[in-house]
Amino acid sequence: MLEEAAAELFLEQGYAGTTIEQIARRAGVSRNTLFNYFTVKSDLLWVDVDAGLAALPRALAACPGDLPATDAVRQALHEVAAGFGPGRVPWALTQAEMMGTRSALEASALSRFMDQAELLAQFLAARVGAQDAGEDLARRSFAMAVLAAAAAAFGVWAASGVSRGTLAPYVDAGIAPACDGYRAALG
Amino acid sequence: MLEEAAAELFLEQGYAGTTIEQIARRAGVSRNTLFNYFTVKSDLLWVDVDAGLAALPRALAACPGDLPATDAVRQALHEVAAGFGPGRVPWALTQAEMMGTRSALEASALSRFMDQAELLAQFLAARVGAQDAGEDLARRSFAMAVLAAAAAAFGVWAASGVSRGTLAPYVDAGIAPACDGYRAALG
DNA sequence: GCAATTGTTGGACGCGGTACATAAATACTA
DNA sequence: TAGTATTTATGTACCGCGTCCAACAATTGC
Repeated sequence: MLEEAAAELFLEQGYAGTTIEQIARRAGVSRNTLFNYFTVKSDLLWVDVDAGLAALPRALAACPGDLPATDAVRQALHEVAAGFGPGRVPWALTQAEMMGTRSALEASALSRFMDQAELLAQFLAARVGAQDAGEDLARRSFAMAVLAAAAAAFGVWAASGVSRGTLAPYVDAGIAPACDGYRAALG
Repeated sequence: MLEEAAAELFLEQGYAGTTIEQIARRAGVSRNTLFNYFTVKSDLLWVDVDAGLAALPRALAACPGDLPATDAVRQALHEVAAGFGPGRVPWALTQAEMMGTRSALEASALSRFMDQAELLAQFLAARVGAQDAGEDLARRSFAMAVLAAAAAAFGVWAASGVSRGTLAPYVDAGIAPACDGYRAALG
């Protein structure tokens, strides 16, 4: 209910023009109760995305061990992207201009990005054993690069309007060159 | 003076524990005057980095036109990285744990990242003429991937302690695989 | 039935950020 | 030099987010 109330109000009044108290009132609860479920206002924008992102650890763990690390990541991200069907497009991203959520999204996105990057880096560290400094740089660079490419693909997909199909092909096309490029460095 | 006062207070009390009024008082000005020079508190953390990042447009424009677009970006980022010598390490990043600036940095970093990504994407669009949707995805993916890799290298470099040398080799090693990987897609 | 735990609410507070009006300082002009 | 215009600094008030704490309701478990 809180999420629905927030989506409605953000569409009516914009993100900055909507106060937390208004959302709580429309949802029929108290302001403090809202803070019990969403510690910050911007969390309301991320429920859908966060739910989809939660699939990453399992997707990584399910990857066959004989695959090169970069291709395992590629496959895992493909699986995560498959969770975002054409009927499940986060409204906070597609309606970003309508709601004026861009700055709020930018302010809250990087912490999520870094969480996923940390997951990837640990996954890579477990697969690519070498622990010297150069390997660490390669792992972190690849982790962040491939996630950034996936995020870019996400953005292009979200901006494609109603004609967009599934997310997975976008993400795969966006990250494939990165996986290819870093394969040698992480071999 | 404002920057110095902020750096001192952040080290003494942490970022969250320091109010804007305290910074202004130590600098000998009013709270409103501080807001005249730094529109948000986190801008105080970014003066050094922003100054270094300002070199990117010029570095891109100065790249020889016969270079592949990916290598032009690589060269431009190398030049930007060269602006961060071992004597010019942004205190907000190296002392991040000491000051507790991590969440604040994460909240304010992405807008800067997207600004640079937009610069890169426009640069690529000018060099790689094709305007179909696939090309757009490739350009945006590469722009964000290479910047993310550079940011990762920046982080590894900043975390290397006093033994770190210059930033440029870190960045170059971090982004080289990305440039190689996307070269064909942006040929 | 009661106790303990959990969820909900109200009230108060601090701080960041904005808006606006005013005063000081500087620059330009005669 | 005097006076005017234009920044720049300051004071005041305000709003909203986020936190803390204490009181209250509801649920679970015995």
